[in-house]
Amino acid sequence: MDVKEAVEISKCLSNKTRMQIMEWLREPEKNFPPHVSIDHFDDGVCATYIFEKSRLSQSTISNYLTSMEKCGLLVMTRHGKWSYFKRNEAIITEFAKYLL
Amino acid sequence: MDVKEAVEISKCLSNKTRMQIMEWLREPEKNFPPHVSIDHFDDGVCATYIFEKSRLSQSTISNYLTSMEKCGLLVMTRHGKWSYFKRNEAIITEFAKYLL
DNA sequence: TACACATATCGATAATTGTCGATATTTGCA
DNA sequence: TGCAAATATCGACAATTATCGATATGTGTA
Repeated sequence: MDVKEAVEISKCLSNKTRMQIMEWLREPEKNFPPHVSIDHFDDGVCATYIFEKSRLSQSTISNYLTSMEKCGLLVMTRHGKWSYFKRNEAIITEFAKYLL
Repeated sequence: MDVKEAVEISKCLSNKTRMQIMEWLREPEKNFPPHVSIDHFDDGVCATYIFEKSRLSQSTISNYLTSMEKCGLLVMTRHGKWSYFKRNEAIITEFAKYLL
């Protein structure tokens, strides 16, 4: 990981809601209801649930999730009309090591 | 560590120069000359050296260092008219764990 | 005490980010 | 095929951050 990458990740984390999303996604079962169409959390959580929990607007959360995926913090998987997001543990570990 | 604290730390890290300062201070002997008045790096590096290496203005670096100390990333020690800054490894570790 | 050097603070302005509502796009289903 | 739900994008404006030069404050020394 280089400085630029680490700075982009830090930018994503430098906002309360985005930081909380990272926390929420650490334990999806505890923070979100089971999804209508899928009975597991293997691909994370549906964007709508994150949007509802956040209490911010849909467009804001869509932007957040996109930027978090762009910097590598999240992985997105599409299932039909739903987008699922989960933590990218590999890059989180890499980032943590980079700081030490 | 709580969300608020982690977000403040992230804000400090979300800037290239500040991120580099964290790197530079990981190995002071490799990145800075020995200081005129002290022959060790036990308390870190003199603010002037950081300012010179950064190529930003003195006021900007002074602000950076102050905010980095305020959020806990750096520890400042005064020796006469000089301020020395070093990494606060404890909080960095705590932050890294918080993310995982 | 007065000067010189190190650092901090102030005030300004440019640049970036936060956040929204409106609208566009994608996709499944009646 | 056409509507409805999920998500993405756009354009706008407010809020925050970046960064500077000027100046103030603190501190050691001639």
